[in-house]
Amino acid sequence: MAKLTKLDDIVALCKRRGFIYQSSEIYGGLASCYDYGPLGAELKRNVRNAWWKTVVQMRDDIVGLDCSILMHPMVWKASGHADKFADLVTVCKKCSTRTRVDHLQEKPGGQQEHTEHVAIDAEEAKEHNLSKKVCPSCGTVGQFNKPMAFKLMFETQMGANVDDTMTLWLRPETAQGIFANFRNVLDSTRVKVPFGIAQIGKSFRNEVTTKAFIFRTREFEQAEIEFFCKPGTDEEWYKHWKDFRFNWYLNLGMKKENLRFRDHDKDELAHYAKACVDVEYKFPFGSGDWQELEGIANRQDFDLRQHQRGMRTMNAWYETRDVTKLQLKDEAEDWIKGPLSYFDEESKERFVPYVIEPSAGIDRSCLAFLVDAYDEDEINGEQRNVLRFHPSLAPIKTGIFPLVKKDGLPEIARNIYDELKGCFACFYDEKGAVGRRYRRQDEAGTPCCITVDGQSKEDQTVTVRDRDSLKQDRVNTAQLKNYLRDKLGL
RNA sequence: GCGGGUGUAGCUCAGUGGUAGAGCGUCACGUUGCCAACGUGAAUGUCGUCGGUUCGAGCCCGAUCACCCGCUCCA
Repeated sequence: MAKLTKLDDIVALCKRRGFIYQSSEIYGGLASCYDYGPLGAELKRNVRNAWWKTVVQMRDDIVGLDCSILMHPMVWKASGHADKFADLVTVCKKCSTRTRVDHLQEKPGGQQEHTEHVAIDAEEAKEHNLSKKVCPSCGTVGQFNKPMAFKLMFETQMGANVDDTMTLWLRPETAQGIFANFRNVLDSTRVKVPFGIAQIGKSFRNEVTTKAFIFRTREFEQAEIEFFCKPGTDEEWYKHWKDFRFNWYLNLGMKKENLRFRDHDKDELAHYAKACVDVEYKFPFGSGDWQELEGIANRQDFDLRQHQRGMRTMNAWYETRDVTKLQLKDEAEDWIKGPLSYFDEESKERFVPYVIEPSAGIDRSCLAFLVDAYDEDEINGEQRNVLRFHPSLAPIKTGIFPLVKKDGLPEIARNIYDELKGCFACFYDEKGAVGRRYRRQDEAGTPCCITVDGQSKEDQTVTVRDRDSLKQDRVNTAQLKNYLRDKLGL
């Protein structure tokens, strides 16, 4: 089976076939940034489309959304990112290794200090006793500089004049755009709880460490759903989404033995999460192999209630226009009737919905699909590289070839190509031996290839060769479109 | 960020101070009637980048950038 055992093999394959290149390569590259080449762009779009089709188009309880990346700073104040989305790090005086404070331990596997995503200003000011902590790199005890906050959001400026420029952040997650539009969607679409809002888009996090190819990058693409439901039904929906999302990967051909769930421990959960599970894929690289593709969390009513607090804080915002200088107002006593609450006509109850959040990484999924599809086999003693993509993910759906470049075969093949390219991503090729053309398409993951031969001139049939079985069917050209639709399930 | 490793043609890599190489791939022409065939020919290099040593640097030295492995982390 697949012999991609090292990340290097995957990187080489991606580059060789035009799936993924390093960003700005002609200038020596830019750390943690990657570009999708011709085949990669198709694959990525197919992954996006497959997700959208499954969670939006095929469901009647989810609607789509496409928010701007730049949002009002108060969004990040209310969500907690502005104050808490940072890691407290310290530097060892001996070996200058940088370590997160909450990862430092005292001698015998001792207690850890939990400082992840805490109020950074307060934490930074606070006295941290690191005198007994051990540097994980050199083993020196208690020799650390004062902890510093490492902020994970990218800053940028908006506005033409220095006077009225405003500091904004590039969104670190797409989810907040959904919460911020919860009211809009309710008021404009006739949706009723339970329902969800789905979005695909870029997010940005200035990670301390990147590495591992496109697995962790500072710019990445998320596919997120916020599914709003009535408190008390949340556990049921959590389970629903867990299964639903796991099956999505399986239905797109991912091998079951390479997928698993990993439940978060209680102490691993964010304070607002009631439960969280990761869908993990067994990548052939890195430590521990299993790496997260998607997280599914029960966030309860935390986010909507936070934004209700944010909306109450706007007077303070107008005074300073600086979220670092203001405090979020306390919750109203009747927060349950607040602007982001929902009135259920059936039960005549008003409540702030609970939220189940399935949050997937598009880039990670692309990589997993790519790795999972890769295979090497043997045909008549010759080795073959093949990507066994599910037809809906395959960058090219069919290759169209004249068997030889003469006797009018190219003209017939061209006509077929022109006929089909409006329906499927096709690739026309008339150069060299047909066997070579088949193999090239195998390596791109094309599920089938159409070949025009001498018989085609007599009876208007062509052969359709299957990528995996190598078997050929003879199909009348008039039936070709339907045949392919059927075969590819498109 | 730390430790270790790597960087030469599109890819895989050889090249240990004296003219920049191979295999595969790509392209052209011929041949070829179903699975990487064959023949002939061709194109392709800031030797990651910048600086230093030297008569001379892909090779030695320094810095820097990027990637990989480990520590770590997460969508």
